Amino acid sequence: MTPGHLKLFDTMTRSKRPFEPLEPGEVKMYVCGPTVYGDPHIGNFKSFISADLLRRWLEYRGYDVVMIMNITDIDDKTIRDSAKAGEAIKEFTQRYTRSFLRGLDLLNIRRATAYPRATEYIPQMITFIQALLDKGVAYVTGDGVYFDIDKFPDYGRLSGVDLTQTQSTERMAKDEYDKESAQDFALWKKSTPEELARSEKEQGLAWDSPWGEGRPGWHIECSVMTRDLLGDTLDIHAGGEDLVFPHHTNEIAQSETLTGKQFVRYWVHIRHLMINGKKMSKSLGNYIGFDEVLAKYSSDAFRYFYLGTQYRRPLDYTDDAMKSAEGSVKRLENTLDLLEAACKASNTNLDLGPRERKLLDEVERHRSAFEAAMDDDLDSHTALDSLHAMSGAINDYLTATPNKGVTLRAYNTYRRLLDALGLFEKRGGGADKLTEDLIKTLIDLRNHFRKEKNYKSADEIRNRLASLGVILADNAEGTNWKIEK
RNA sequence: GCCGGGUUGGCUGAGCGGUUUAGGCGGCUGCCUGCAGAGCAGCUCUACGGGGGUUCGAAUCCCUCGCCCGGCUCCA
Repeated sequence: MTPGHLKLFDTMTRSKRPFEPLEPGEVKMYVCGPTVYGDPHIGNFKSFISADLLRRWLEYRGYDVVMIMNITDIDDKTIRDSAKAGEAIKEFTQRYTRSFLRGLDLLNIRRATAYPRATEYIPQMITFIQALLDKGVAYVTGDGVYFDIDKFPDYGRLSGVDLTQTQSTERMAKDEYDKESAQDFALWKKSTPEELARSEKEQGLAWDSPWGEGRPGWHIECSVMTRDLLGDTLDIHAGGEDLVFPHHTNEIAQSETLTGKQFVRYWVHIRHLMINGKKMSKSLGNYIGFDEVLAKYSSDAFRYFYLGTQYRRPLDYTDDAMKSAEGSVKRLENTLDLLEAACKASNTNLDLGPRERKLLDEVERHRSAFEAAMDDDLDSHTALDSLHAMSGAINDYLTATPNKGVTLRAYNTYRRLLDALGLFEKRGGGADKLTEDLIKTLIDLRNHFRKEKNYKSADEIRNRLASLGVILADNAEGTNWKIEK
């Protein structure tokens, strides 16, 4: 593993840049996580899977990655919807946090190092905001504390939006907040009378501060939590494309004003998912939850679907696309089945002949192409091409009696690349010794029936095992089995 | 209105001036198999949103029009 070849597209410079962390060999990575006010949908998970892919690839490349993902559990929507549900905000957000974590596990998304929640960082936020006030870049009004963007000369550079040219939108015109400039953003919001009334009965809604009871603005949590957990400068900050402006733009203004240091070295933004050619939105009623998808397709197919397109390119969720992904991923998994079976089987091919050399050459060649693709701003689509090519070469090799040692080499490489993509982590198997022996006994019995041409009994054994999730497959060398998940 | 991304065969999705116009899925045929599954071999599928232009030659460059997606203050 030679770190240093990876190139990432950085939103700030709008270009692919060679990735180099501040500390050699270590990556400090922060990903904007969910606001827990409802069950996450498959669009949210595109960001999380892409971030997971980046993290896995950095680890493949030998970096030690610390990854933090925030959970926003206090904001307008959590307040509004918990009230609507007639539930205490804390219970409400905890419920949806669990739902989010469940989704991560179902989709083989590796857990981040930590998931800090906004409500656990209120004292640090207050300190942070006070420091900004002391620097004279923020001001207090009747309804909150605001950051004065005129005090940050570089404001808006990330998004490329020239704010002096921006047309005032209807939303901005209707802005009810008490700000000096429409574009200033809230650091702290004073509680409304309704919120105060509610907070007498439950916690997690309002906190004391030098500016009165209230709650944090949206952007401050990320600036505070990144600093606390990762330091002043992050190597990578990732999130959905919608966060470029205003969220990340405002984070930069806050953090860099406070620390005087570069906040983030590489900004990674992930393109949103579409559905049937349309944007996914609540108003169109076309939001889909991951449970709905997993009821029809495997989690590997779902992951493959996301991997089938580079993370900055548009991706459209359709039934056809999912079916196609299911077929493609099955093909890759079949190769894994064949490899595992070949590694278990006993055979007498001990040669390193032309077939073996050819296989090893091809495996190397495709591995190298895979790595080059992933190094090129995580081009998972091209990487999958190499994986399919490798799969074909392996299948071809396994049509004749393989050399077990050579097979093992191919397996190790193939498996490592699959791990980098997060595919087929939850494999069947995992049977205990007794179960394994019982299955083998039944296979022997069945093969005995087959030899006697008693196919009725042989098929009954196969069918009944299949109904238990144990799949048998005959080949020239014998019978392979696996347990389906 | 402004800024950015996209528009490719039955589906998915590369190509970014000219060798076979990828790969995968699907479909078909053959091999293998008692059958099934998987695999292998072969075939099918000749497309580039519309209209102009540049060029010996364009999906690929330029112009123009259309459509889709995102951002323009709280949506991953």
